[in-house]
Amino acid sequence: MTSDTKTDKPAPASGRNVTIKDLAAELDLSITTISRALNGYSDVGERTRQKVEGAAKRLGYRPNRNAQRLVLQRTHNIAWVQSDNELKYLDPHFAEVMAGVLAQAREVNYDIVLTSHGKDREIATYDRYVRDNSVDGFIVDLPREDDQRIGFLLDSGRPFVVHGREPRCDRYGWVDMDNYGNFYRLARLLVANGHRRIAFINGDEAFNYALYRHRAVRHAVADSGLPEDTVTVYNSAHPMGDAGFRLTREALADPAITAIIYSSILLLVEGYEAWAAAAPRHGQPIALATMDDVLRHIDRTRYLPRVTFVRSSLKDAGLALIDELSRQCDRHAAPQGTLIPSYFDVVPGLDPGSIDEPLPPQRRDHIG
Amino acid sequence: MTSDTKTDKPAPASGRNVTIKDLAAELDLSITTISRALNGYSDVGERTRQKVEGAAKRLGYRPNRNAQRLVLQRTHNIAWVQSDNELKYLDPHFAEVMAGVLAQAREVNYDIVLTSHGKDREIATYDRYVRDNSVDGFIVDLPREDDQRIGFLLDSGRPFVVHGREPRCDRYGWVDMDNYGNFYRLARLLVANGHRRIAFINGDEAFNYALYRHRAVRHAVADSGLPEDTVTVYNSAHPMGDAGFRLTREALADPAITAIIYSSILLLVEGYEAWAAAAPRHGQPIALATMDDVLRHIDRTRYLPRVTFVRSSLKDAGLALIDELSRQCDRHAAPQGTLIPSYFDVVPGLDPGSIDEPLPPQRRDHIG
DNA sequence: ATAGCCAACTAAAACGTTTTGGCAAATGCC
DNA sequence: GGCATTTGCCAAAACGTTTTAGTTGGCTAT
Repeated sequence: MTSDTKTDKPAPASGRNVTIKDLAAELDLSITTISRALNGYSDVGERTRQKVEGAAKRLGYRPNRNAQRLVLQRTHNIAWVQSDNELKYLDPHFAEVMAGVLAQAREVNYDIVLTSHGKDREIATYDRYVRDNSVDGFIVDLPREDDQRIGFLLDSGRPFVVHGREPRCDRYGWVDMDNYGNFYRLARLLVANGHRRIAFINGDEAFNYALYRHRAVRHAVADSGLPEDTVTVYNSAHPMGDAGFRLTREALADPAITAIIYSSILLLVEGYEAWAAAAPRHGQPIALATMDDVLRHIDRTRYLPRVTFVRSSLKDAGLALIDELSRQCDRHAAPQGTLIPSYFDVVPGLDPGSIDEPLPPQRRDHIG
Repeated sequence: MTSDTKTDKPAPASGRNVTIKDLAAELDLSITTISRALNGYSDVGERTRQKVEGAAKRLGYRPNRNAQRLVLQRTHNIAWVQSDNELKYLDPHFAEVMAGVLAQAREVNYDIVLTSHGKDREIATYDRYVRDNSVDGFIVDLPREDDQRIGFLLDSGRPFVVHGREPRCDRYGWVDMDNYGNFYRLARLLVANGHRRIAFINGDEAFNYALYRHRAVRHAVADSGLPEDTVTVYNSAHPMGDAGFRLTREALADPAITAIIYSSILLLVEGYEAWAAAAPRHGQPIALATMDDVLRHIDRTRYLPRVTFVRSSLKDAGLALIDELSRQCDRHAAPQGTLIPSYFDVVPGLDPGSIDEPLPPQRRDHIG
């Protein structure tokens, strides 16, 4: 018995944390053995392993993460760099992705380092993380065409995952919904059901998700042999506020409009009242269709019988983002793209037609 | 000249990052000198310092943060642990605090580690961070009476800051608005202006901010010698959804009600329509008063002439949270409480009375 | 007996910094 | 010129792990 006093208190929170060296002293073993015992190596005796594990639990030992990070060259941290647009934090779409990211990060034992960068410091912020070894990988969201961040990260060779896509998407891991396919199908659906003047209330087309949705809708009318002005596109830079209401009113000011496609259920919710107040066209009420990101505070069933939905969970996208990063970092797998599935709920009055069929061949491998 | 080839490319992003040892080799100096040169010690020659800084910039040197963390016992990380209530992420109040926290963290060179914990793993989550040395301090928000987290962190001896207060608040750093004072004043204001039936649409009283607001309103009526039922309290667990509208309707169902106090401008916004449709009582329109947290997506001016506001910025609270942590961690200052200032905008029709004066003596040092 | 093998352990190096306690040369002072 | 001080640099230890390359001692097979 080398230990003079026995205390069974679970680590009395004194100044210093207990280290592997303390365990070694306590048990009269080398630190090598302690380390190997705790890391499940086969060359430590069963009795010894038990003792080590017992002591570790009893003294409340936790490996010093910074020492581990230094020697293993792995931090188990993931950086999520935000532009300093503070409106973004109150966008429910962002919150939903965050819920997924945080939940899954916890599951696979990663910590999320959330950062905002100042004006013109975007690449500098990534560069710092790459060079000071403080994270294993990156989450990039809301990509644009020819996105600087992606170019930089590709060059850096570090693991990263993009929520969305752009032209280089075969060279990195991504998670995305089928923006193009979903909106192509929605537009064709309306056209196939006789709508000849359609309003599309889209998001901010500076971002690819909205850009690709726009293209999809245009292509759908073109492929149906209809003129370009079959669809009028409106943009809302931010889904909060009154954009949904305002743009719906604006769209309805065109007396020929018979259908509206919304890029987000938030826009639909805001526009719904303006819609309810609107006069039917050609004796029919105006048809509504929207993307539904499965935001947990919106009760979709309220709109179910009146609105055609295409649904794809943003929280699932958040989960998948972390899974992809974990694949790259933990399992050293090659980057891989993941498409989050989408489901259509076509309103009873409409003929669903070819909604669940593949896109026409010429539109098959379009990004978005 | 020991270096064989000269390359001026800014760190070609090869596999390995450049270390202090590389600089030492490049300049034929010891790593001690490199370190001291970069850290501004006075015992390195001016010419040498220039050369070191030049080489560091040229080769794109960034100190390995994990090595620094190990030796300095400081991580420059702050943990912000979230309960796994995912509704929280889309609460604009949370987003606003987050904007402040992230902005100021960037300013004082800290990274925010955002975590969510699983069921019943709350203290375990804090415990892990305390014991594995991965953060310097903690942000705790939405405290309750006798909050477990605060007890644990007090015992741990680690720096932390609480957004809000509870009874032990003289023993830790906190940032808070004057919940009690603000709502005491609002209630007295209404009472002083003749209102005898008041509805108070409060937040979730499981949390202290709402609990203290409730107490303040009760005390205000009691101090005015009015009966308890002068005020009826309604609670909304979450400010999103339709609680504001629903509870306003419920409150207005009482024909004697002449004033409504809202705990958040979000509730007011939702209730505003119900209010606008309501019949005046005693010939007067129903008086409205609300807390305004300066949420960046709400246009307060729209309600300005009709509603009495007490305004206090949640983003400023976020900034102050980080400042307090920085004081404790960087400057080793004793924990300190910070009260974010509040401002009243009393509606023209109301006599402001004693709104800007101190609370009555018996209410002076009430927490909250 | 001895070579070979296996089980169970360990010393030392490594990860990339900071810091302590020097040391040699140059300078100042009388 | 001789001593003290200052200037400018450095070797080595430390932070707490993991991993490499062993070393023991006991057992087996011959």
